[in-house]
Amino acid sequence: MASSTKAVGATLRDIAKEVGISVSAVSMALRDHPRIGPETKSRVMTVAEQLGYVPNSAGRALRARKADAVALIVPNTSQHVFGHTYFMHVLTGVTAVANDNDAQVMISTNPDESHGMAAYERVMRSGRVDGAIVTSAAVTDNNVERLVRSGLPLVLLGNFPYLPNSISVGIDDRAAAFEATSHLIEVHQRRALVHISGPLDHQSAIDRRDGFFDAIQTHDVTGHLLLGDYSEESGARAVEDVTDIDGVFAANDEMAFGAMTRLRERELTVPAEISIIGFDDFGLSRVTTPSITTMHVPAERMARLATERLFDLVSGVAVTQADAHVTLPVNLVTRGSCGC
Amino acid sequence: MASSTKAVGATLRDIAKEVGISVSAVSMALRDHPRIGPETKSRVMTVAEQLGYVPNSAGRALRARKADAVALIVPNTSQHVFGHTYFMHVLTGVTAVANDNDAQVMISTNPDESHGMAAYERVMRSGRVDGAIVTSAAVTDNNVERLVRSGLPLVLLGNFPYLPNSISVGIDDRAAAFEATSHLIEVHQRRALVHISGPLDHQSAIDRRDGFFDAIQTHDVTGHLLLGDYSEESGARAVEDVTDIDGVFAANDEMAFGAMTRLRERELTVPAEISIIGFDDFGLSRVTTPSITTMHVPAERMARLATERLFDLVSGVAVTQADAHVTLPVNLVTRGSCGC
DNA sequence: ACTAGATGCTCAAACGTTAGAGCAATGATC
DNA sequence: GATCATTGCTCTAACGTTTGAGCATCTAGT
Repeated sequence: MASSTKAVGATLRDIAKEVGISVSAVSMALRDHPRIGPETKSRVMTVAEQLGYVPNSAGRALRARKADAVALIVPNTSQHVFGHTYFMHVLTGVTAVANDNDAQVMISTNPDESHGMAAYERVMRSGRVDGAIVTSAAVTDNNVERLVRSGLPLVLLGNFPYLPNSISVGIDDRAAAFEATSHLIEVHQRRALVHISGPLDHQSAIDRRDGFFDAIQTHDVTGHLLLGDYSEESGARAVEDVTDIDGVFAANDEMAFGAMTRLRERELTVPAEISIIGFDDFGLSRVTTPSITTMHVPAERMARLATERLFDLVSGVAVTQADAHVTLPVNLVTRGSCGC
Repeated sequence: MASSTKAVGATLRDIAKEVGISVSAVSMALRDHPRIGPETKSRVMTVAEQLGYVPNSAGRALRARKADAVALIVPNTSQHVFGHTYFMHVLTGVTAVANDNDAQVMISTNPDESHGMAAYERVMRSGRVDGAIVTSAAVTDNNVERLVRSGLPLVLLGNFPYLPNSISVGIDDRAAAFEATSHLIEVHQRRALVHISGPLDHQSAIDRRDGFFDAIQTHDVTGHLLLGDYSEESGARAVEDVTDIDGVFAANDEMAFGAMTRLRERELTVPAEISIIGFDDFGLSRVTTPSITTMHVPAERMARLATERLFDLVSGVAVTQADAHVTLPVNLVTRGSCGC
């Protein structure tokens, strides 16, 4: 005998029967409608409590055309691209704000590569959620554009300059990269730099690379590009054969760590001979030896803001062009790997 | 002008009107019912495609009494207790299996301390999800017991010996701790050990402590208990004033790292003078210097298994007493911190 | 030609909730 | 004592989907 404890509990009708009034009266009583007598209200409350009544959200959603839930969409591509930790910070922020708004959070990862964003659009159109947060996807991913155009409440996490009509929350990657690189040059007198980039079909990787070269040009030092993919392994590989450098700026901490490890295997000392700076500060950079100087990205705060904006959107608050794109400040966290 | 693109799309009725048949016929056509003509079916498909029809899940859930979604419940207490990384592994496993079952995943964190498990029970009873995975909660948290007793489909992640009627997926923490401790004694000849425990209102912390003392007794060496709370800081604090030891077994990697860092600040060398072993292997232990020998916990696989069992439960597959509690094997990953 | 069965659809009802219209009482006002 | 507002509830319909029963129409078998 496997089953069927009628797990789903009491309904309004059960309460109505018990109290001896109509279903609508019960509904109104529970919502504290002024036209229901105090006597009745308290009886309804009592019985509801006894029966362990919990409103059925399908019924409610159907009637109200509102799900009281938001989706956190994670393009599968970025699941590889971003480390686990980034996502945790995002999740923490999203759930916190969702809780404040009495809403649930759905995690929407891609079932398989071929479906692309279609799966997400289905989730959104199904009425299961009222809106969604999309974490940075590849610039080549035109599904994001489709989602934006669909007009469903949507907030993007990251920068999408090619989607001006979207709502987004991000940081100024280019300026941040400029600052990090300048730190190597100005504070540590480094003159022969390399940048280990992320995958260049991601906006963050593009911007960080551009910021690096901005700094190279501004300070008139030498700088070269090494291609990475945000993975530790790619950071290590990038510096495999590199010679005559005294500074590395990696587009994230994983690659900085990979590079640092490999350089030390090659008997090059960090930070004595080579200064290294990473990006993100999602956890890794603090625990390595030496610890990694990095550009701190306030991921949780970005997520909170994005989610707050999403709830604004859902409740119909107008968003002006001016505040469609929010940029949060970042700050350089100096640690051992640069020589500070 | 803020709003109202009638974001929620076409319904069965729209298709019915367009094709010129009844709503039920459309529904049947879309579900490929044999009693609907091929001609009609293809017309329905075409129009559905054109209109971008997506079934409304509230309507469906209401009718089918099934949400096609599962919840991942994270007691807020354990959000502090477990590092971010553990949760990521779990989430990866859960979403993968949920995707395979065409189900969505809801993240349910606790809105505030006072509500306790009531919030989760609400989520489950609301019909929003068909079942839930609960990650290890404190043994003192009787809300878990309530949830188990409620009879709703539920799989616990971790060990709950005091809830024999539950379904759970875990590891043998005690045996694993015994093995880790024995490694310090047998392989590295350590004779004066300490155990930095997790918070002892968590079953995993209790079992790991017990396994430690099992090994101490079996091998007849000295062993002392230092209380921690699974945080890096607590690991550091634990070994602040400790003297005359040559081995540390920490109940997780964060504490092992904290302890290692503090011991080295105290000019004690790891692993030359003191061997350290941690627990979990969720990421941290691999990247420190020295890297930390640890007991690898297959969190993602546990999560997958738990979720698969949950879907069994939801679909009414009977679970016998014999396979109610699954225990997965763990393995010691030897790294630098023990001297290997 | 008449019945039996297959085929292709329509109809009604149900899932649980809620908002608005409606309808009896009661109490107040002139 | 008729009028009117207030109070406290009931009734109806609707959200979108699905399913079993029902009802024509056509085909095949006698």
